[in-house]
Amino acid sequence: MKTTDKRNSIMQSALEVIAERGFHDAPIAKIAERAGVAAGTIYRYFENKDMLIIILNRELEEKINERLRKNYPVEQPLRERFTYMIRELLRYFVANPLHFRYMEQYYNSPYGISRRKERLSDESGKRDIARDLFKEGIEQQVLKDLPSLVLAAFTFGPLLSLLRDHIVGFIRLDESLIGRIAEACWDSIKK
Amino acid sequence: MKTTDKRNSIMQSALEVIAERGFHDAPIAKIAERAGVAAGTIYRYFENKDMLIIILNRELEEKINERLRKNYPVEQPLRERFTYMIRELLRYFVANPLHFRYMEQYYNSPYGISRRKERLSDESGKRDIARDLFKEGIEQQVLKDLPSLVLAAFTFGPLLSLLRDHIVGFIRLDESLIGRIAEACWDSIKK
DNA sequence: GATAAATAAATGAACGTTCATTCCGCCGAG
DNA sequence: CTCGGCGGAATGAACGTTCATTTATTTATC
Repeated sequence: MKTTDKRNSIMQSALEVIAERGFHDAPIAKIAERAGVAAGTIYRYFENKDMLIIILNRELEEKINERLRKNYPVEQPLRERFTYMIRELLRYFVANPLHFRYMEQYYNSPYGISRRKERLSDESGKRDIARDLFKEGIEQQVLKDLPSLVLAAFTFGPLLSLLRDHIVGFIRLDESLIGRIAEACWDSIKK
Repeated sequence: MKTTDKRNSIMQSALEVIAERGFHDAPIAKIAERAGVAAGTIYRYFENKDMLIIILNRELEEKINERLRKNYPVEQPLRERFTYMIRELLRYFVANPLHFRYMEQYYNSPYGISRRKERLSDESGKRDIARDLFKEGIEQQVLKDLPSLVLAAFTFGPLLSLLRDHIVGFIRLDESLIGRIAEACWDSIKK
């Protein structure tokens, strides 16, 4: 097994154990066991448990960003780009429920609090699809005249609740429902 | 100090410590210290830490329900009752940020997962304001024809995000903004 | 055979909970 | 009125467990 495989195997195991059992009840020993590795080995690949957790989150965020940018309909009107983003996001997490549960935990933990602040004051050149959409929409007067943070809350807030409900089995996010949800999101922020 | 005072003092301390520092980093020792009692004393009032946490949550939920029912405009049209509920909820948590942070943590922890399921299959006579509103709205065809769980996600999902943003200081939920948010919520679920 | 990688036992810190001891307010006897 | 002692309440040191991390040792690779 190549060392990069072993590293991946550790990350995959951490993803599974933490997503399934929560940050509590995800001891290094358990992560090592599922990865088929001894506890000490993890420390050859990650500085410590915190770093493993943080890096894993970064990687998941990266995957999602890639997915959103792929086939992003740059040419379409705002409304289509917006609903496309929502539909893709929902599809991604429906296909990768563990990713959702991991990130949900991450952002509801001390790790996530700082990550959130970081993200808000992100003045790096890194484009953020959602941020651009809101800005454009406000300028064009097609969106409600609310702070973009508020628009973001109306866009993503419901999605979190819905994905949770889907993953525990209370609702089924099929293509039809996903479509209607995207429309409802748009309704809540359009002027 | 009467024993009921001591009990309250322990609960208040738990609320503060957990809301401010998270479930992690809220050891019994710290809760006891802030309550001005010894660690062992807590176990005279609560079976164990879990029970303290669960009972505290119940009490907070109770407070909120009271507040929502008080002055609830039963006679008004659906739309007014709906926006009233949202405004009151936001006002309550703006006035009691610790309550929000506590409950947020609670519902994002193993405690809350079961609580959520409990609530969903709650066939006790206990009326749930929101549930009734959605049911009525769907019957009257004034709300979108979506499962009430989805309507609930569109109603409460954004509020959670917004309250978080308010509490960390990213936005300021004043009366004007609260009003506009309630309207936007309505827009997202009305037909 | 030397170097790097992996192992699993050892370490020490943190935590919830217990329990032997202390504290304190009350009451009845003198 | 005073004093002794009784019982419930409170205490906090000690215990047992869990866990991340380190380390000494073994195993694999070139």
